[in-house]
Amino acid sequence: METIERQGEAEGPGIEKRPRVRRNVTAAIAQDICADRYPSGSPLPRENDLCELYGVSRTVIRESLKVLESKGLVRGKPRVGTTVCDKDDWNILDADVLEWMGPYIKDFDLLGCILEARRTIEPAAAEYAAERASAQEIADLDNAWRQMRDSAHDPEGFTDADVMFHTVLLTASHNQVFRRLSSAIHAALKYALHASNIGVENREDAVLVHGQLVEALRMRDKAGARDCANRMLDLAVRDLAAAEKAIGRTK
Amino acid sequence: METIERQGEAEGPGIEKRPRVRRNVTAAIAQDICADRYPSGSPLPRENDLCELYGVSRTVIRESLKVLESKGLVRGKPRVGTTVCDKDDWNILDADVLEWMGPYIKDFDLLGCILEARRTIEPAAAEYAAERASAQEIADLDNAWRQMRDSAHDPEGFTDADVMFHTVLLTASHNQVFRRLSSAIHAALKYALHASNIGVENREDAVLVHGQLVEALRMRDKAGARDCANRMLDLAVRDLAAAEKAIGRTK
DNA sequence: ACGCGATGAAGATCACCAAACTCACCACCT
DNA sequence: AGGTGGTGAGTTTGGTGATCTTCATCGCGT
Repeated sequence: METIERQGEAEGPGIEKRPRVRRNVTAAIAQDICADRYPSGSPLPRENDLCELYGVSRTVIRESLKVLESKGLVRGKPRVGTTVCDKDDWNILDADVLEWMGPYIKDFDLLGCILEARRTIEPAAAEYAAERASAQEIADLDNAWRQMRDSAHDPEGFTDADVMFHTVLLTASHNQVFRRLSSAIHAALKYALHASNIGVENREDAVLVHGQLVEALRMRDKAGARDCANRMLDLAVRDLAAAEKAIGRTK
Repeated sequence: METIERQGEAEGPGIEKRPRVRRNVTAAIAQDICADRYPSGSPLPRENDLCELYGVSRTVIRESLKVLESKGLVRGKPRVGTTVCDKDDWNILDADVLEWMGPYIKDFDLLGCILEARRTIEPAAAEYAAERASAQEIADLDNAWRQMRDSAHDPEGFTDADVMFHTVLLTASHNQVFRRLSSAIHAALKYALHASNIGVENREDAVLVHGQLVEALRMRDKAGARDCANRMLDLAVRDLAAAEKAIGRTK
């Protein structure tokens, strides 16, 4: 139950460090909610109890609750308490929320939804990027692609580069709505692909298509860019299926 | 400058009401930021000064700043102060942020971006809805449509019904990512169409197409639903163009 | 059965303490 | 003598705890 790890927690004498506690507390409560320790729809403990549970003062608890409330995770009603909202109301496009969901992301069909959304959005974004990407953005894309290519045997680096690639792509679409979705894609890639270590050959396919997309953007080839994005997503579908099968096996 | 209106502000004697102050303060600061009173990239006043400016205690200011920070509007660094983030970092898919931007929404190309996003997303959402909408959702859609039809001469009610229609449509797509975008569409419709009172004949066109979409969903006709959504968006493009021309004229 | 007060929990304020970043000043080295 | 670097005071946010207010809820009394 004691989820928060305060580094200077030592009751004893010594240095009594007390650093940046609020961020941690907010994340701790959020993660406890995501882990269903506080089930959706039921009330959180009283603020005073939360103080003891997480070992911080009420002010910190309240600031944390305000943040969580602002992201739709909980709803505080005056004088009756704070209740966990239904998952449908969570602001799942918020980067922090996705971060907090972390490993639990697969417990709520999010990965499928995000992939579905990508299937509609990324081809369009690629098309827009083909006509609007700046030289700098294309260069960034190219760098990300090179990093993907060069870290074919480094899963960590590969995922990072992949995330970077898609983030830059959405940015290059010069559409603020699309750009904002990069956090969702970030989370999806991080916790889907990374969870199921996809094979090297899959990565080689991905590198190929990503490279073709960069080339299409350079040529300002809208149709080509859309096509590459679609093929990229075909691979992503395959990877997600593999990941789910892997998870099913381990479970 | 004094943007916040506290109903019980009276310095004098009397009742000294002090109700639900934080929500208002958060909104007030946010709106001041949106109005460029605190320009992007520059520091906010010190917390103690903000207390005086908005007439509340420091605790309230701090909770407000935490919320704003959690939505990417500002970034507070220890010992140096709170600075307004670049607009690119704002979480513009957050319902509160859109609400706070309110009328200023047009000052940052958001309306065009949102429409662009709708053009790619809503047809897909309609298609998914055609295969996944529940009977209840189709009924809700039908209700919203009836309300649109019956309030052809009531701009307020028409917009509300229109917003409701699109919200339910996205919900019926049963894709959580799409569903979350309804707040953006909500804001766009509210502040674009409402700002420029579109003519009755435009509304009649819209009612027609919306009705056809409901019918297509009832028939589980994916292609038809997609087609209707596209035609709906053609109308939306026309309306936004009209709105922008109207704004250009008044400006 | 109805209302009225006791209770308790959140909303808000205040007064502090702690920590860390800034800046200026001063000493020391070249 | 001038520049560099360390140190210390001051400022500003982070965090705590006590206190007051407001009001939803429950139980008691009429």
